[in-house]
Amino acid sequence: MSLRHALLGLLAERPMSGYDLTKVFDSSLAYVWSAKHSQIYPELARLRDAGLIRQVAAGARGRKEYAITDAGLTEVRRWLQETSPDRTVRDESFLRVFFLWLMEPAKARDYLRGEEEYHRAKLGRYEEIASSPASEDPASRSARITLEAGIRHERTLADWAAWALRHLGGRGPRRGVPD
Amino acid sequence: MSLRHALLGLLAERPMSGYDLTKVFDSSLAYVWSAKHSQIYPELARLRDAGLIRQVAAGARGRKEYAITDAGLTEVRRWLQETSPDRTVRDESFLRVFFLWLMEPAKARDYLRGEEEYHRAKLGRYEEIASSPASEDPASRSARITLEAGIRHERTLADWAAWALRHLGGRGPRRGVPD
DNA sequence: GCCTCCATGTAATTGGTTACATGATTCT
DNA sequence: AGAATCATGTAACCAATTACATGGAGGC
Repeated sequence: MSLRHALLGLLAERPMSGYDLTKVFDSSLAYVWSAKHSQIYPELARLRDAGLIRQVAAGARGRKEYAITDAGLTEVRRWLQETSPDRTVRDESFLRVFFLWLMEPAKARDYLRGEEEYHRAKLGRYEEIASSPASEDPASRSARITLEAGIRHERTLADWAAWALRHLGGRGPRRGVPD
Repeated sequence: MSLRHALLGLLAERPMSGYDLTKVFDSSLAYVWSAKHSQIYPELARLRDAGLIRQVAAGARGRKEYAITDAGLTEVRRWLQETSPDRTVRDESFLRVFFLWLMEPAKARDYLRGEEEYHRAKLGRYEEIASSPASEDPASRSARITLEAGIRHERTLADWAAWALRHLGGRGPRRGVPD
């Protein structure tokens, strides 16, 4: 149940509303975790009932701001330090690579070209974020380390897709071209 | 609903039982997709009812072997060629990196050391598989391309974890050490 | 007045995990 | 005889998506 801890971790940085949290999952955290507002609101209510967060402000249009409590901080730290990450993988883009041989050769090449383009574009966006001025608070430093993983990941996969295209060859495998 | 297409793709290679498929998800496909037998058996029944696979043999202990039908092959090809991969990411190990600042510094370093070790070990296992003799049929070639992504991915993340440790510093950030 | 964004929630359904349940075959 | 592995299935529960539902505030 990582959504719970994702919410606690985000609220450890600063108080936010469900709406704010939804935007975080849609933007900066999208590379790492995803959640919709319909999952976030009920989970916030449960965290509040469990005493791990509490409402600290009310705004226009029924806006409710939540802050983490001491119990919540203890709980997110316990999770971080005493449990191991769930490594379950479900990556549809790789599943498709596994089945590349089922595609018409031209479609397979299209797919890999699309993958390279996708990862190259994402790499560009991440590099842009990395090159823009950032604060030096601990949370921002952690975010920068996570972003670095993203940058290296996208670069690796873009390069891999280019390699796979060469490996597949234009019309049948080519030889004498270095990896 | 990618499990459905994962099963069709695997059965496109050769007829298998639910038990066989469960083992594939536990071994060679584990890097790419995961599923338990309790999800696989009902899904096979649905695919059979939909005419996308059919039972081609019965063995000891109620074993049932399924093969893909023409309709099934058409469906998996349609999925591969006419739909785009779902890019939703949910990676708990990166979520924890995002919250690294919440950990005691020593625990944070432990975590990154663990990550490096984990990815280095996985890299070793993948490289071993890659260096062992493989067949040259189309499905094996696709599997090799997928494995190459895995190798590069693990190497990248192991190197990243090492970088992150240096970036964090032993006791406070060190300077003058190149990235 | 209308559009966009802000803001919260619930309901129905699907996808996935854990636990329950059973039994045959093979190896030692 | 006992253990490990083969083999299939269902039920209860949890996690996540899609769709439904409502309405206020601010800009133009």
